[in-house]
Amino acid sequence: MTEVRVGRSLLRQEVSESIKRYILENKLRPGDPLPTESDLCATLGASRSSVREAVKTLNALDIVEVRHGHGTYVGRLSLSALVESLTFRGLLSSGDDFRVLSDLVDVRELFERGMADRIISQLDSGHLDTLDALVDRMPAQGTGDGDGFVEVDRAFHALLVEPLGNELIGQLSMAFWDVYTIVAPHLKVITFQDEVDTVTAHRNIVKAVREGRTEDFVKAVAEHYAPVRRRIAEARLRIEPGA
Amino acid sequence: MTEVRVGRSLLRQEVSESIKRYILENKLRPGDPLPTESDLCATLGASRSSVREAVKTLNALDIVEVRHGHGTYVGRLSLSALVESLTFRGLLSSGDDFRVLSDLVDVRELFERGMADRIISQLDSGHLDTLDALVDRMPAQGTGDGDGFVEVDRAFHALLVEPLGNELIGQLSMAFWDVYTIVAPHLKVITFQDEVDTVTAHRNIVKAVREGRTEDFVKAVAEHYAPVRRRIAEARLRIEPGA
DNA sequence: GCAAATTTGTCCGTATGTATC
DNA sequence: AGATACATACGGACAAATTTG
Repeated sequence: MTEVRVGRSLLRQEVSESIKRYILENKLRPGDPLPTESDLCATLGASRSSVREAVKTLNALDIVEVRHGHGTYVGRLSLSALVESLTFRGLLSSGDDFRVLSDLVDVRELFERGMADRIISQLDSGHLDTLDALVDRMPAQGTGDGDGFVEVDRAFHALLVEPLGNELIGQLSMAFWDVYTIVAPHLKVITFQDEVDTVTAHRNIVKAVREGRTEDFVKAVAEHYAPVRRRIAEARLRIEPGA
Repeated sequence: MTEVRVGRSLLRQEVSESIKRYILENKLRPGDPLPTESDLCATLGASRSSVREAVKTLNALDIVEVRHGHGTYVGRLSLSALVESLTFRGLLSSGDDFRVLSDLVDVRELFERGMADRIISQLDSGHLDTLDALVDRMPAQGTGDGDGFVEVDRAFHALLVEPLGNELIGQLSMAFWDVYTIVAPHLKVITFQDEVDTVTAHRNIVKAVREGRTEDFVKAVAEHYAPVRRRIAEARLRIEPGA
């Protein structure tokens, strides 16, 4: 019998729980400093290895942030873990089946459909003008697949949900967008017509919001994802022409 | 100069990337075995500490799963990281502000609103009967706050989205449900009337689906979350009676 | 049921890289 | 530049869990 007793749990799990409890009980905020590794070892009675592994676990969840040679701090609590997790799942499935990517597009559309009413009621003309300006910048990026397009597209969708005043919705929306953007390039072959249709869809989205027509908004969103769905279907056929 | 050179990146990051690349290139699936720690050390030229920390990072994202004394395997790629991350954020905010919980309820309702049409068109009478049976079991769990309620509630919402045939939607839905269930108890004071209203709302949701009325579905979902919102507002007042 | 082999969990000591003052 | 504080990385040793003969 080494000491009290570990029950059945792993030490680094307990350390991880202790660190989280420490943050909660002291009501720390993102950026606030945490004890050093040595302090944690002494306080929690664990070796550096266990403490470090626990910290790395929390780091992956963005609950703590580690700065080399500086210290350990409370993390930003972003959704980076969701992005990394979903991205890997998407990449792993894109080899044989594009099911995950297809599901993800469904979720994005579902999400925006659900926001239709609130977006229409809460966006003012200032927001709409900014959205129009973003759309104007979309096709001008070059002959086609300039990576400036994706940045403008991201800004568009971010601004679309920003006025909802719900930080979580914005973060989830951007997380889904990020995952899609990382996984989708494996679809290859994005035609010029696709881009034109996409720009038109964005313009129709703004138009529908400006006119306060929920049905048009939903329709424009559906048209926004139509070329994406078509590319996924084509990629699926390329891989298993059977079914 | 020890060897080639690490450039500027962290070694465990590179190890982490290598493990992910290994899974992707070999098209491994959840449950498939990965090389042992010793093998990874030899193959990647890193110490056991670095390999272990990298594995722990991937473990937190459910990309790998580690079984003590058995081996390391490809993880289930679930959304457990999202649950843990969002849960912690919610717990951290419940001390002063219930903003995160409020946002989360918004997201859940938004999500179910967006699914309205598809749920109505794709649920058959068999699903509806099962949903009704679940609702019947809801109030019978005891005098009130029996934890059997939450299990039935979870099953209800799981079954509601299951027929959509989109695994990601189901997992996200359950992830949001899990986070809410863990964070919400901090609201305290759940009245008997709240439970009655909640059961009624569930019944109205099924009724709306059965009758194919989207508006009624959306209304029933809103009523489902009404008592929750009220409790959040009350908790907020308890903490800062000023604003 | 026991014992050996394999694999992960934990600990310690040491050296190095990085940031701050 | 030097000193200090901190995280990063290494290697070896032993403990604990699991499987297999």
